[in-house]
Amino acid sequence: MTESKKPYHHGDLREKLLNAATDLIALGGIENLSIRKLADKVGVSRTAPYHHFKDKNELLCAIAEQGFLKQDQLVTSISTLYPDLPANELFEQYVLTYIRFAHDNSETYDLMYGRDIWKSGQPTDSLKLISKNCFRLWLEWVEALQIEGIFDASQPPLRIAQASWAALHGLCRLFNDGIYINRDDVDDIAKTTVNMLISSHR
Amino acid sequence: MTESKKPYHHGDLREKLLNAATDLIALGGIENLSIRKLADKVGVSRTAPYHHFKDKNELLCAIAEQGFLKQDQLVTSISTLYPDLPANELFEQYVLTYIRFAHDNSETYDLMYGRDIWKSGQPTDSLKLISKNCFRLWLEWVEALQIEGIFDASQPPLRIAQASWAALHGLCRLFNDGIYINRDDVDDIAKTTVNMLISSHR
DNA sequence: CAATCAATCTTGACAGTGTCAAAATAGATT
DNA sequence: AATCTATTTTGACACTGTCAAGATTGATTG
Repeated sequence: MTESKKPYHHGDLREKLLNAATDLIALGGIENLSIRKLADKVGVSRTAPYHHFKDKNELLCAIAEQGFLKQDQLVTSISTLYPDLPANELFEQYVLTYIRFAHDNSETYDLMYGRDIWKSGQPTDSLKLISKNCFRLWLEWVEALQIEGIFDASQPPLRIAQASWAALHGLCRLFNDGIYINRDDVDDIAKTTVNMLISSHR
Repeated sequence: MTESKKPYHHGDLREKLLNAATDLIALGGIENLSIRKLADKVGVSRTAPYHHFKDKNELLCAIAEQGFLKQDQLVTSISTLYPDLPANELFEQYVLTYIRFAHDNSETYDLMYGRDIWKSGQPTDSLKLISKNCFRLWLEWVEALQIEGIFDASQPPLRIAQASWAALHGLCRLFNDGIYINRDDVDDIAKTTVNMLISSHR
């Protein structure tokens, strides 16, 4: 009654499932998400979700998609948030923001870039598209930073984008999984990473 | 009859389980490893493994331990394999070798540094020890490379070790999971990473 | 307004999972 | 030879993803 489209029985079950699923993994990790628990939480029968997601895999992909949207949003907001910052500091802000996002949404992040979808499962066409766009965004950043002299301009942007993002990603993974990295040290390590990645040394 | 110690009934079940488990994940991924399938493959009942590993978690930790041993072995062999190489090229060899190891044993690698053990499960004390030693080895490498001028000597070795290893690790993860990185481009990206990480530019 | 259709949801079922308890077996120790 | 203890098995339980068949109900058409 309040909103536009109203599916048949339940209301907007698909969205409710998505939200509940995101809550579930945020609380107990990806391995805590089962279709049955999810259905229980929303108040439908165990197989009801199968009319909105073909698979558990498709559900996970949908959650990941939301994550990408959130990340895109956050990342593009940075340059408008700090308009007067010099490029190298802006880049540092970018890195710190990215890491915080990965940590605050660690389970979604694992879904976005983890093996559950990309190796064990199968990424949806829609997910492939959105993640590719997300990378393209990063690539554009890199190109801009090459012009600013932050990154080595003699190497192809794609390579720099891949290598630098891999570095960033590796840091997030280690941090999220609690390997070799202490919580309090993250910002420090991130800054070290930034210093290593940029070509000019002060 | 052939070897030293012979456990009671089966022979050396523990080792056979470990080997079979490693085979299973190498073939079908970690998610393809079930205690029951494993028991079947070795020819014992479903619960027999529980007298050699308290948990599935402990089994996974044991596999990961073997992986660390293998990695240690491989990594320490590099400096003896190329004794006359200049430090920067030695470092590049290190990186390429590491990535190849991670790829050739991708499932074990995921176990060694993945969330299954470190986040979802609980690393064994023994695994924590061996992985810490493995990192210490890397730290020593970094210190040596700082002296050689490959890494920025003004920053603490620990930070450099964490940041550089995170970069390397991130690359391996993306490569293994097939995200953003094409198989044929890996060596190229690896070299770009090396160039970005080392402080002297050519 | 009535009848048909199709989307949605439920119930029942099956094979697979980790793991616990209790019983059976057999090497080691006294 | 008898006891002990490490190993293995059988049976069971709760949980998982997902398929097939039936029930419900909003939308669509005559």
